[in-house]
Amino acid sequence: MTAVAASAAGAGPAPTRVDRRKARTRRALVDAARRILADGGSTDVSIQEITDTADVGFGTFYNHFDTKAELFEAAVREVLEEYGAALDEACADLTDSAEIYAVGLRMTARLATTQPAVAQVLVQVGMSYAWAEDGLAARALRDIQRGIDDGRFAITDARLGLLSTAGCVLAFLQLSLDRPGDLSDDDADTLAEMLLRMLGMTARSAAAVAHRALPALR
Amino acid sequence: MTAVAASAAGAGPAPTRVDRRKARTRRALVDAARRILADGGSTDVSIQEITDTADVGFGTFYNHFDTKAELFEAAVREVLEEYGAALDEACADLTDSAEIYAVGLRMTARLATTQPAVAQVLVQVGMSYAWAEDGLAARALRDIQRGIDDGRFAITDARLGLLSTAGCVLAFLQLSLDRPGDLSDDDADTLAEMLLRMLGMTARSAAAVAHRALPALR
DNA sequence: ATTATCTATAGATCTATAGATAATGC
DNA sequence: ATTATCTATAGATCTATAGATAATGC
Repeated sequence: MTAVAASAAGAGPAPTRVDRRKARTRRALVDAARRILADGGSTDVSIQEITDTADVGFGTFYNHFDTKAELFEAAVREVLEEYGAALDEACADLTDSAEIYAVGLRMTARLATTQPAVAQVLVQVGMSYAWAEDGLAARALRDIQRGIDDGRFAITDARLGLLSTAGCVLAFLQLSLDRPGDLSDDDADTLAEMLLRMLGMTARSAAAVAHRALPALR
Repeated sequence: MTAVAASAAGAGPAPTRVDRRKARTRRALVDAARRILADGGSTDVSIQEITDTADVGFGTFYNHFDTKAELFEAAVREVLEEYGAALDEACADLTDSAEIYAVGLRMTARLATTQPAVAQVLVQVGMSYAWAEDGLAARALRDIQRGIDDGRFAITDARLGLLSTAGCVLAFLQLSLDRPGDLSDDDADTLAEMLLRMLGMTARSAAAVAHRALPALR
């Protein structure tokens, strides 16, 4: 850990015990924020409640963050980056662009049951991160564009494909969280099939691609 | 107006001048809420700010509503009911179930430019109203179910069709509001075409239905 | 000696209500 | 006389900071 922190900071001095203590406190705060997000998803809690959850003194908050929004942004970024990396890993062996798109979609639609904490975060941030240059949206846009280039998808405007994909997944997740049991894994696959048709695949191809075996998600 | 209020209340006594004054004050509060929603969409303003906008005394608020949420709910309900009625009117002469669905979609996707205040409200409430028994969602569900019954749509689960429709429209509206000029009327029609394919229409039929002339919106 | 953490609190909201004022009913 | 509206304020937050305490460096 010492080496990691040092290399991350460039060629700075070796992290001291104080540095490590500070890092632990920051971690406690970010983890508290993640737990709060995972619970109700509400970002509308007092700083007092955050520091209580993190089990640190109230004033300590201001040693690490200026505002609540700053803390929650860091927590959201962590969660999404972790999930994005897991997804990339799961899709590493796939070559069919349509399948890569479909697998990402089907796994994300399953998050309400497989990783509710991640699902809560996605629903909480909604479309606001959909147009950032990094993150899940960039991944989806890349997959859609590749599908177009490969001739698997017939649409001409990848933006509309991304917009629709994001909207459908978020709607699916929100309903899954609000009404547990209403939507099944099969429904997630059916949604993927529908979206593949929307992107211009034939009904036959869409049905075939959307029901292949899913790789494991770390 | 006297007759309307009296009949709405059933067979109560005729509304007096006091009643009318009270109604005017309530109207000022609801209109202020609508204006606030239309502006930034933020529901996070103080009651003081609301009463200032309505130009009524602060305490007056509590004569009409117990909480801020109650006022905003009333305002949202009004806006959505007005738009739903206008949509029904515009579609009154249509008979093709696929076209009725497409027209509702295309008009709603255009709201960011035609009626930004309504668009703001839709984006603000998001999917939370999507499963209420009344409102726009019920309308869309009805249109989708009719399309299935008529053999125009090939999907079997209307719920998934509704969910996807709502998600795509909200995503389209949110991006339209966030980045004015990025999405055009043609993009709205293309989205409709994509969704018709998603619901199981052939590419040819979808393209035909999604680009017919739009009726006027009151 | 230095720096992070913790405790206590001042100052800035914001909500809800009590009491005064104004408008209408009779 | 009655009822809605308005003004003023008590009480409950919540944020940001100052000063005290604890941990680590040297």
